[in-house]
Amino acid sequence: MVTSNGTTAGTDRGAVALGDDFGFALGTVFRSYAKTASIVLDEVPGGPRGYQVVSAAARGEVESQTGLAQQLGIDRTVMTYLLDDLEQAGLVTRRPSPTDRRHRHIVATDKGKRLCETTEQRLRLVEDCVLEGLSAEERKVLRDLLERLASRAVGADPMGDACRVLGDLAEVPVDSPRRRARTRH
Amino acid sequence: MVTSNGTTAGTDRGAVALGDDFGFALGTVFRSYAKTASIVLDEVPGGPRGYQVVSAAARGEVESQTGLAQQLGIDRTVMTYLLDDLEQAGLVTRRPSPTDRRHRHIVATDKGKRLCETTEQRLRLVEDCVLEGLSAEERKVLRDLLERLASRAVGADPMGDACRVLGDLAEVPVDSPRRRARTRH
DNA sequence: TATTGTTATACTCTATAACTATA
DNA sequence: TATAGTTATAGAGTATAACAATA
Repeated sequence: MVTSNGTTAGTDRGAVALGDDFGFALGTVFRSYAKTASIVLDEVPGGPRGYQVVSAAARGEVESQTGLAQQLGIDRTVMTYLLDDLEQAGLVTRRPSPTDRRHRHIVATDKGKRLCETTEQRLRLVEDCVLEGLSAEERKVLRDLLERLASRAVGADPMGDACRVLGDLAEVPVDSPRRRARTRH
Repeated sequence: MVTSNGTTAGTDRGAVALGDDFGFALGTVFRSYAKTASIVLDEVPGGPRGYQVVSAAARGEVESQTGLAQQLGIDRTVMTYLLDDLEQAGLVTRRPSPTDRRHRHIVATDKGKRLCETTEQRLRLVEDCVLEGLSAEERKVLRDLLERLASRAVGADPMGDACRVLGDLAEVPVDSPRRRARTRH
């Protein structure tokens, strides 16, 4: 990639030299992975989340739509659209729970299970591509650290964290600027 | 957080047990950080990207809007809206380049520089919160690994990676399902 | 003609709330 | 009354293309 000033991005004084910005590094790596993975996941109805739903269904652990939505961190109304597409594609089926007819069990079809297997393999290739600059040992360490953080994040109450941070934040107040609403459109 | 089946998420067989899904862990950590950071960044016009623009301007490295947009990975049309808001908030100013009047230099005002400093401090608290489960040494390792990957991602050509992966992907083809367009709305 | 920045349009995604059916 | 799922609406965000100014 050659930038407007003719230098190669990445060697160009650190590419805007975002210093030790942890958030920027995390976001960049995430977008890098997401963009490459989209090559694989665009084939799945609903994209990344569609795959996660089918994957969970293939493990046979889905007792209700809302429960799955919470665990995947998406809205229950979005889950409805997602399942409509996945069901129409023949990847999962909705079955009313025999004990509580308000709930729907989500089960993966054979086609859905096959899709999961191949997608899993293909995602491993994507992962290898994104982690290419790291040694085998470093990849293992990174995976381990991320998974530990992720499991904490799932279990944590986001609002609890928010409040805790807000407490510390009182020590570092902003001047005044409020977020401006977008006026144009 | 208590799930529908009464167990605590995170200890619940791994919360849908997404196995060794690197992408899911990465996405979860990223969303966790983004959500907590929004407490700080909602105060900045344009949110996270607005902050990144002001931050780059405060370092005095911005020769043109398009160049900055490319380095931050956003669209040049979005940059226009972003700068409109930031300029109206008095955080940056646009100055025509003396050598090429098509370009606009972006420079941070004193107010913009102050905002950057305080925001930087507050983001460090957010980072501490998200990385709470890790030791000091582990945090250092994680930061290092992510920054190495990020610098590669910035320098890499996304389409080049895409093609390389697609080559490997030919060995693991999908059955048939194509992405379905959303029919309802 | 190519490029920087701006503007206008349409499209996608998301959040919110109202509705039904079951409990 | 409370909950699971669905549907409808409006809003925010994004991508695309067309445009004016400059090189």
